[in-house]
Amino acid sequence: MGLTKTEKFTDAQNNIAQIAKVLGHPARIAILQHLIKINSCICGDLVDEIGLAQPTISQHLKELKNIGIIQGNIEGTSVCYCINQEKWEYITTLFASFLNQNTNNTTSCC
Amino acid sequence: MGLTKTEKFTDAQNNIAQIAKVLGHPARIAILQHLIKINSCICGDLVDEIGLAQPTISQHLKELKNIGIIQGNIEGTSVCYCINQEKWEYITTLFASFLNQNTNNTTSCC
DNA sequence: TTATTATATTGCAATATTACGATTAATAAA
DNA sequence: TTTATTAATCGTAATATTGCAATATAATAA
Repeated sequence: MGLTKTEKFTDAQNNIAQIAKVLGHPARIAILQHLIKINSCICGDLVDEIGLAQPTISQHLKELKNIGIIQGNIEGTSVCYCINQEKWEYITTLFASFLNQNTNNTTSCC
Repeated sequence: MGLTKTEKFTDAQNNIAQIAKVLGHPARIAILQHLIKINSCICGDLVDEIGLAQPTISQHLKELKNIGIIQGNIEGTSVCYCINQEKWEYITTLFASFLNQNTNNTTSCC
């Protein structure tokens, strides 16, 4: 089918899965890391940096914008992208609380 | 194309993306949360718990096993699944270090 | 106005994912 | 041995994702 049955799961489960899915492509990880590395807005050079075609980068940026982890502001003919710090922190907390559910669990398999 | 160009990215980027991709489905999040919640091995009732067909659950379990976050041991006619604690901790660290690259970044967009 | 530049959108081909019915394999129980 | 029981695998349909060429859009420069 190819269609995820989201109605079977909680909002929290769908939410974390949706964000993880967007993080589930190396180009999008590379874009985020580049934005962090330069520690400022970037206007334009992502295509050269990542090495995929312009429409492909544009599509990845769109998905990152969809979950709000980056934001883009029009600056003349170009668009400046940067990390949305507030959303980044939210996602950090979301993943940390998911992954730390398991801290006091010492069970190994039967 | 549908084919990710992994050769354009670093091993670290591909690694985190691969794990995030597996976490990018609510059924797999639900499976992991159920395994954590019961805090022991589970032999069989995942199909009832999650509410998807048995072959579908089996396929999701396979993907979780692929990245090593869970392990399965044959126990008679059934299979007991549990969290692989060591791998879980590795993934927790991996995500934390990725997400914390951004801590001292106070930039907002232009 | 007419380029030029930068990015988004459209359309499409190739491949991947999701889901499930049918079947298979392996063990346990009768 | 025959009959459950449990889970994996196979096959397939529906849908999603990835990537890019071509085109469109929007702002600036000449």
